[in-house]
Amino acid sequence: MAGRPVDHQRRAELLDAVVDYTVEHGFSDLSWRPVAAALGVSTMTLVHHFGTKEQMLVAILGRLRERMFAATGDMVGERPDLAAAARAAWTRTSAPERAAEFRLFFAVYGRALQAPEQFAEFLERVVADWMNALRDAQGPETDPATATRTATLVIATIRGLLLDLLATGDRDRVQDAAESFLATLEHRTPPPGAHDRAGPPAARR
Amino acid sequence: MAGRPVDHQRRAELLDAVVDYTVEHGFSDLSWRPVAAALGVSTMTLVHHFGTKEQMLVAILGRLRERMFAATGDMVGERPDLAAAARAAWTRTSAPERAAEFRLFFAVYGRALQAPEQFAEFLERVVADWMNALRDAQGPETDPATATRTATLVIATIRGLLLDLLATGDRDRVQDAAESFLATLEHRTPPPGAHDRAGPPAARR
DNA sequence: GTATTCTTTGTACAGTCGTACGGTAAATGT
DNA sequence: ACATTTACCGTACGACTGTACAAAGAATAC
Repeated sequence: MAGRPVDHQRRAELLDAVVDYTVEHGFSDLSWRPVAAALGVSTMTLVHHFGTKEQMLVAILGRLRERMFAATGDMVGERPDLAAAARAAWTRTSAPERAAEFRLFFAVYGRALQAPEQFAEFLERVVADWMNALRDAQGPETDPATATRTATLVIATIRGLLLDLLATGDRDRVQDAAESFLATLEHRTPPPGAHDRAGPPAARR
Repeated sequence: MAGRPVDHQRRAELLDAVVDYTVEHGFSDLSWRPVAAALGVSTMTLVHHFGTKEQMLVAILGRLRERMFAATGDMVGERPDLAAAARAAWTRTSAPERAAEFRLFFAVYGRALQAPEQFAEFLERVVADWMNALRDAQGPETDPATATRTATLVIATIRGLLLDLLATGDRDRVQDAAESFLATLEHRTPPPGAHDRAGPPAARR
């Protein structure tokens, strides 16, 4: 009754190779034929496994997120406090060997901003994923509004510094600014008038 | 000897119209024919005025920078201190009516990161322009290293917050975080161990 | 063995792309 | 009037795009 079984592993292999290609060769003018040629397969093989080009783009973004979150995101959640989580995030994201991945990340980000309906899932998750991780890192005793505010700032600052680093390559200057920012998280004092109970956290747990 | 004179104004009109179109319709799949159709001119008219497509992209980026700097950059230089300059910059850049321009800005940014040689000028200026303005805003009495560090952080934070705002549209949350950041600039206290002479600046001049 | 389903590939087609070529109308200098 | 240069446009060509169609080889169930 059943013929040849579907080879899910083959698709996963191809997808990983396609993501590799996209990280290296860019995202804006991606097309079937050059990718297929680079992978040493026929164009139609890719079409068979991914359907349409838009479906392949969706698959690429999903796999890319998996990779990047595996390299950075999970590390953040295990940290005892926000300052350590932010430092871990910055260390991971600014590592030179991840530069190509983040160039692709920002290329997708920019394109998503101009085609929101096509990249709706990306736009929904691009902030929310990190937001959850960074709010969790602040523990339940932190005021929710403060936690959200701080998480928003950490995400924004890290991504802004990354944009600078990738554009200028001036690692010394950017790293210096990052250290300054991380220091403000580590020696946190509530601004005048704020009712923020979070002092420098003693290591919980 | 000389025939019909070159109509520079006509080119400027077309360029402005093309930039308008690009801001609205995006940058990734820009091509002669749809633009020409939207402007009500022939494809060859655009080719005649801009040469090749790459030259038109260069012209678009240049005009876009002029526009954005006219709307934000010059305001920053006239401010008496960094906090006021940063607040002015944030107010201008986060204004809803400029959202489309900044979506295009980040789309170009992302693409430039993946084609550095083609967008070399953009990458050189995208940080340096603001950096100069924000260092000037801190006055000559600020330690140069501190001024650079602070300017880097202001640029990064504003752009990171803009990325968040454009992706999520959550203006309340982002504005709250921005206020928190701007407050740290206004009530600046040197972090422990730093030799930073810059207190809250009394209005110079 | 046969039947069935998946994998891979080649070919082909309609569409869009940038732009080279050629020609006409308009504006200048002599 | 004339020559010259620009402004604008239509046509055309080769390259590339996504993908529909068809066919061959491989792996399963019976």
